[in-house]
Amino acid sequence: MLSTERSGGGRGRNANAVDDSVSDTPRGRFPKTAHLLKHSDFQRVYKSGRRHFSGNMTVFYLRTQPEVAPEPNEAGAAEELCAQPKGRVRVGFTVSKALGGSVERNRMRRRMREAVRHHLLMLECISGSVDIVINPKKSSLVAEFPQISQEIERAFRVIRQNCGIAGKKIGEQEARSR
RNA sequence: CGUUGGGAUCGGGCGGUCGCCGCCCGGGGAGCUUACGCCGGCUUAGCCGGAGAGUGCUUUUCGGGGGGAGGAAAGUCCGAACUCCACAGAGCGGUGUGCCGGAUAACGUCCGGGAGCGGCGGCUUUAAGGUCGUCCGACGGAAAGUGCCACAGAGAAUAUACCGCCUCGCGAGAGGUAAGGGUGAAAAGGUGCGGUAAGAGCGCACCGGGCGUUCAGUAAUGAACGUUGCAUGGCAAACCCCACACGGAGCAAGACCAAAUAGGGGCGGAUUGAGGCGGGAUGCGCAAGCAUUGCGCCUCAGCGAGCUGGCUCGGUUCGCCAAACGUCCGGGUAGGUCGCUUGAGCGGCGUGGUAACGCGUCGCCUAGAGGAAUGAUCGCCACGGCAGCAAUGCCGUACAGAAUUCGGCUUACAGGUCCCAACGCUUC
RNA sequence: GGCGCUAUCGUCUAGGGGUUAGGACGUGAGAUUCUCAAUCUUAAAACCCGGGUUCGAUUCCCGGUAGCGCUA
Repeated sequence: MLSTERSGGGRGRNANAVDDSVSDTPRGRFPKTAHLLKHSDFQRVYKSGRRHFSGNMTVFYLRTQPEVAPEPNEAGAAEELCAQPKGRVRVGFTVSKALGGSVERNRMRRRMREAVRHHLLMLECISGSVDIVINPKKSSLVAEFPQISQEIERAFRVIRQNCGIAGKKIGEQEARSR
């Protein structure tokens, strides 16, 4: 676990440390195209995804291979279509009405989104695309922001580990077949 | 200055770092298309072909500018705008509103006025009551009708007589009463004096009511005068009556584009053209008529017996049906675009009106998302509480998040500011 | 987002202005039985909250709260 952390995220953490010394909050982008938007995507993640439990949230994630299923009929544009979803990570939030009024729900979702934005660079190296759904719990409203950020970081590390192991296994199998 | 009540208004501020969603400007990339322009060819008013975004559309990225939750955005309780559906008119039914006048696009909202069946406080009075101030309210109708008024109580609705009182009578009892007691939420005008066997509007005075006239007022209503001794309660947020209003659904309304899959329809497949006659459909037109489309019959000309299957089998002729396939059209799902923010808009000034509000003029543009942006974090200041002599430290800063848009109502709310009224204290 | 409905013992329900709020299942106690079950007797246990109308409200009216349903 420590070795994977050092090998995989060492550069990113160094960059974060540099950013911390210069400015307060780390850089990171979380535009609309990285959001999970459609109801069917949410249902697919809930139905066939894996789960990771944490103190203030539950994280569902599902690895998808979009270059296998629909795209290969267009041979000319296959390059860009493969290049585009290669590192595509989409994250969605589900905050149900049972967690409070709209002000509290908005605050939970915004803090979660901010924490996801800070750590989204960790998942850049994953081949293929991952859909993630985060369900906050009611305790995340009063929790401190560094704790939430830490939990998100741990969840992302697990996701990266699982998906990375899968990729490694595929690579080993290919090497053995060769 | 303080307390209480009412009203209006604001709803923490500044900065650092990193972000999110629209809009505008500029640069780059990708995709689509070819109207103008370019190139080439030809049978040259033009046609055909090619490359390609310089002008186009979509998308993405970078840089800059500017904007980005509320007084209640909430509850969805009323009223409208807007959209679709339905619709000859009227009635019944249903729902809602309810003093009077006005404002308004409309309202159950607002403004002004009236009355009190209300609460509180002051004054007056023996009391009933009157009067003043303030607050308040879903304040039409109870001799149009129906219904209900439990228990208690003698009696609870065109009333009754338990204990009483008085008269007659030895008594049993009979009669007259409704002052007093008692029950109740409510007992049939109130107080006082007279009167009486005892009593009673039985008579009188005052108060309260009913009716009528006059005056004031747009009206609700009020005042004055006259008259009437005055049994006839409460509940209509019970049914109901009267007056007035209301078609239904709601932006997930609705409009447009439209993948994949399945399915529907037309034509070709399944021979061509011209003319005439007959009648049909659609569109335009008041009509006459015109245009388009396709059907039947006849005539003439042309092609020439056709590579699928079926109509019991085989041959010939004629005809019908169906399939593969091709092409066109329509409905429509996922998805996308519009509706979507310039509006009964906001502010200033003037003016009419007691006011709500109206009119005129000048200025301004003020969120527009769509699994849903408007933020996260840090520091300083402000305010409040606690600890502390102090410095300072810690904690807290409400209610709450646009979803088509307005006008209201209701509900929630830390704290700050201003105004008005009453009362109390101090000073002049 | 819009529209509509409901709220009664622990659960399912009846009642519809009047003072003991009824029933069934469940719970507790007792009886019966050697014991349990079944049966019988008995007890406790509720009108979502706040205002208003009324003499009186679980019921009628208004406003909140909670739950449920329909709608692309």
